[in-house]
Amino acid sequence: MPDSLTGRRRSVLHETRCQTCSLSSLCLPLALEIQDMDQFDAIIRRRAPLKKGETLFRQDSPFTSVYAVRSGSLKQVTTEGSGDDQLTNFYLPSELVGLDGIDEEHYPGTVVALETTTVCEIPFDRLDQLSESLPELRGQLYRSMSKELREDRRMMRLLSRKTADQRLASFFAGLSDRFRRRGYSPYSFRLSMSRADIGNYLGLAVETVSRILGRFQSQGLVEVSGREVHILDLESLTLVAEEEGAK
Amino acid sequence: MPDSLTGRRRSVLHETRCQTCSLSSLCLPLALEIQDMDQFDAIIRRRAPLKKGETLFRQDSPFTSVYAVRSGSLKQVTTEGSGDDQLTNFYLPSELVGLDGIDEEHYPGTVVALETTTVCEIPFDRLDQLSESLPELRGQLYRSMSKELREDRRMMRLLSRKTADQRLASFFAGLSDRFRRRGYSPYSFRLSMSRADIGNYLGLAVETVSRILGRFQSQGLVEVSGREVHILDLESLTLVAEEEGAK
DNA sequence: CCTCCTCCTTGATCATGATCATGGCGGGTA
DNA sequence: TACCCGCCATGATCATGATCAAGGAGGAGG
Repeated sequence: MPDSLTGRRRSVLHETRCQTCSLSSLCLPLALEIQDMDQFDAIIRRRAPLKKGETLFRQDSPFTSVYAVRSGSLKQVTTEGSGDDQLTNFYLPSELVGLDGIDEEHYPGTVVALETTTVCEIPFDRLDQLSESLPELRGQLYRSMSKELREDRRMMRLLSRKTADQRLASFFAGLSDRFRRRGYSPYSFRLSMSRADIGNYLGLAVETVSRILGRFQSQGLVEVSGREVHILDLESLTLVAEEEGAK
Repeated sequence: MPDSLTGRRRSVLHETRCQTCSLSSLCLPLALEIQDMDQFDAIIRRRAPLKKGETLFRQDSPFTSVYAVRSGSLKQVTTEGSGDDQLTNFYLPSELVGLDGIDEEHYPGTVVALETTTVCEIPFDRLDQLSESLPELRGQLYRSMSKELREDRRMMRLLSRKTADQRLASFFAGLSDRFRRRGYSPYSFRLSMSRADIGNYLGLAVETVSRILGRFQSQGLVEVSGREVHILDLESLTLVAEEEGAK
């Protein structure tokens, strides 16, 4: 009976509100008062969950909304010329997707779910309007974009100055930290992305990712089995990530 | 007579307004009506010109303002750990400096003038307030940040997938385009940055920059003498910049 | 004018990580 | 169970660009 299923799912979707959302302390409405949050809540559109591999939006499709990740994870891929993809970002719960499409008619990349993923759609014209009357919301939006800018700069530094070892160590330390902030274990988690995705993101060949992960394991830094990751020595890992040209 | 000099300079500074600024079609107040531009103009603080090598602000100093470049050029440098700098951006007239400091107490990098440079200081709290009543201004601010995000992603792609040749070709083609948009010749210009700056920005050693520039010259793509650049074959240069793994 | 210093160029060697090639593992399906 | 296919691991070779080394050119200041 697909109808009842649909019915049930819809009601589930409708009952989710920013007020009851466990992410509200990280997400866009972060700084809003209860009554303001209602206004914000009203412009949000919940979407049916995306299954693994499904597309949230495609590169070059018209920009209309930004999205906040509720659960799951996504990757953003930009294709230029023919066949040469660049994975520019992974998105975890509470993060905003699509901010880089604001100034153009179109999204600059395709965003794909790495696992079952739910997002809140926020039509950008409504968001902009609302940001006029809600200074806190506006500030939060400026901050989100600014933060993404800073993270991009960190990524540039990683890509232009770090060795393969440092890149992978940074990547795992970074993931660990992001999980921690979201209330998950910073030491045990499951990767939602493939080795190929990681390599593409970090500017490394798959083989290199594999090899270095193997080495990290034999050095007792992590324990990796497929996509299950246990971080055994976060401190040393962080050290590897930061080490100055130090051989 | 320092007084008269100061007096004269100040009056020069005061007479520059957004309305009479040749950059107004590119700069932040782009979309504003005359009367709105007056409001915007009122919050701007003109600054005495920076001389080559002078610092606009330092990394970790408190974030207060963003800056619009009026003339000249600057570089942003981020230092992490000890001694390992990363040049994250060059700024040309009409571009906004400091947007990546909004969400933190401090600027994430030091910004230094590459030549004599004038900027307009825009206190961010005033800008935010004004963006409440001027939707056009707000939109322009969102767009500026979004654009910078997109450019960062392009840069990541460059750093993670392009060869040294492609990076330099991209860099020169990009500069050419930025000069064109600002009404300067896209074929003849003077670099305000050193080879070392270029290398640092592109993730290449100085020696590599030198060598490849030499090769481009012998291939008839450009003519370079010190910091004077003539682009002889922009089309081929663009081709080199884009070529797909094409050997 | 000479000197010093910074910036740039060019050559020789080396190392990191890409590429090519192969094989294994694991999970889904008939 | 057997097969298939995507994903991952590992070995061997190679190429790109870093690093080391040396020298030149131009500009500022004595």
